[in-house]
Amino acid sequence: MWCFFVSGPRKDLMAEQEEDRHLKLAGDLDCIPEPLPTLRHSTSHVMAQAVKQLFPEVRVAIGPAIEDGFYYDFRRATPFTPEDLARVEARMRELVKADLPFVREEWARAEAIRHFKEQDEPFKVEILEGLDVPAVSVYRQGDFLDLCRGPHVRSTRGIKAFKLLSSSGAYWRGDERNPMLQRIYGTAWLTQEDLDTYLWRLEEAKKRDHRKLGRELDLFDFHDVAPGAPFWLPNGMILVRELEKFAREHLDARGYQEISTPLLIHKRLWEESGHWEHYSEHMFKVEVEEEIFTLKPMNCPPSTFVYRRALRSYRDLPLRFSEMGRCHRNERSGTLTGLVRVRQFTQDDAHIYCRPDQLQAEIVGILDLVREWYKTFNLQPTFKLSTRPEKKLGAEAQWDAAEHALAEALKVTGLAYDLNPGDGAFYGPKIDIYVEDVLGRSWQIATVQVDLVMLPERFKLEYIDRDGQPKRPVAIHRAIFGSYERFIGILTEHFAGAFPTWLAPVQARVLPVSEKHLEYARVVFARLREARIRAELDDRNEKLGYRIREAQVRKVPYMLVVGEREAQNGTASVRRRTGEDAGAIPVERIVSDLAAEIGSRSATLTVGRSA
RNA sequence: GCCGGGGUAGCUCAGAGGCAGAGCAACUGAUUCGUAAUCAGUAGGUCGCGGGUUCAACUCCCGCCCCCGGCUCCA
Repeated sequence: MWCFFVSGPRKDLMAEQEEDRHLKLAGDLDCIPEPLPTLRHSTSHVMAQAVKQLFPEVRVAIGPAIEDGFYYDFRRATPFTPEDLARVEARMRELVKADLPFVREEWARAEAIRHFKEQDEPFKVEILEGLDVPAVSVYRQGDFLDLCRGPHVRSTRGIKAFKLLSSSGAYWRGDERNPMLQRIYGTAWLTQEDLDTYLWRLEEAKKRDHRKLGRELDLFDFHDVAPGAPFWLPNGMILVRELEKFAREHLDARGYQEISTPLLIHKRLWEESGHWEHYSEHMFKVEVEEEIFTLKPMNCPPSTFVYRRALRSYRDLPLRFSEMGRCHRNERSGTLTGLVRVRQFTQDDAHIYCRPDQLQAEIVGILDLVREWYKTFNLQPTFKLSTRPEKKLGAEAQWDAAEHALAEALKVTGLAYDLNPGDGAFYGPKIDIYVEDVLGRSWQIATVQVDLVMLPERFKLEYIDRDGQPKRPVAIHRAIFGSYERFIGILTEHFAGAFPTWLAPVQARVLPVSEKHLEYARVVFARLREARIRAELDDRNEKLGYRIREAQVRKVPYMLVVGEREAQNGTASVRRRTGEDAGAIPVERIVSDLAAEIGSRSATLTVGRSA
């Protein structure tokens, strides 16, 4: 997987693993033998029981516990409607009340196959036929029996706090060539409080949806003439620009050199890199005078031209080329989602070319950046080291050195990390960085990939070493925001649109109490403008309360109310968007406090708090 | 791409084979207001796009586009 910096949220991982376990029945159990997964697993059985009772024509597939809940897949001619779900849930509550014990039985495999054939449950038969074991276990509660390795709660009575959430199509065994089944998702918790908290979180996530906030705050727009590509509105463009400025300041200070490579690239380059063979279906192609060009889907091959332009000495290394690289990937239409899954995006990309002995120090430098940057946004990063996969290129010794460099870099930086053996790219090991947002959702944004072979070998990159001999440099691909689009989507949800002042499209809004105070309001407004503070003057003919509400809804960090008293004293009454009234403060102090808060990129509102 | 649900005013949404609707926003006027919505009036539409059925289509049928929830994909 080359240069693939943008990938989906981690929430799906667990579902996949659960599904795998069910299908392969490779472990000893069907869910983690802890109270919550067990409870959810049992709840899915009860759901299947209820569905079978209400809709006997339905055939059952599988039903694992997943993060935050469970699902069960059914074959049914028509999808489940919300009314169906309500009936199923009501029946489940009856089954819970009935206090049916979960009973485990051991059956011979052949016996199980015969039973499920009799029951006309083809999916169960298919699972059983794929098993290479003499005996299997089944679980029974009341009139429902399912192939399952458990564990389960003692009785349906153990299920208390649950709710069915949605239904949708899902392929049998997750393969799109297989028939589409109907999946019902639900959630289950140990206590009603936990369930309520979870449901609140879902509601909160809806309110924070960046697509909704993007519209409400005039950040960006989408149009059907450009699916998967945002139109940045003035407010949203401020976010882009502030992030770019932030990145450039840090990169300049760390010896990165910014470059920019063409968007439109002849297919020849991708043939050379190998992408044409494996990736061309994702590339947008453009015919120019009978030649095929592509919109670049990644920046790495183009960036090698910058390296190759000159004969490099060991003394030149490391070379750190950063690029705000605009990429296009032809993602399947059904996968596009707001800013977090797009066809056009801008990576905060960089390719570092270094000597093998410099690798560790470079990784340390990148990890420092990651830590520093995410701290600014109050995002908690976690690190995952992925090591050599089975199918790989490059010598063992190179891999040893690279994996060692990554692990040591993590240790030197004092970072805890998880190991993900075998999950590296075929051309080198990598560190993926996940962030958890304020709602506890996990996203993979940053990635640091060591490239031992891809760019260096394919493009025959060289430097002249101390001994006068040409050597291959090591390349590092890295992105920290991942892409500006996705990062802004995540930030929007993380902050619920209430961006720190340095990012806020409008940092302060001046509100004259009435027309009589407009003249002074203009003075205050001009002063803020002069100090390069993004200010607005709300001189509309509306009551103060109306304009306060409006500013509040727009999440403007500071409202500066000016009336008779303020005009006389050269002050403004500061109201924070948190609702706090900071009282009347001299305008000059507001300006200097604001400048300090913006300059330090503080995540908290500090104006009026200084001594 | 697949399954399902949608697309009606800038936004949120109602309507439904026979004159296109509401609230908010916008605009105009009145009001001159002290910390989350002042009052009145005016204007606003290719009912996603294209075809078909019909005396008549926003409404029914067919095709397409886009969005939403999932699935799949994310060498």
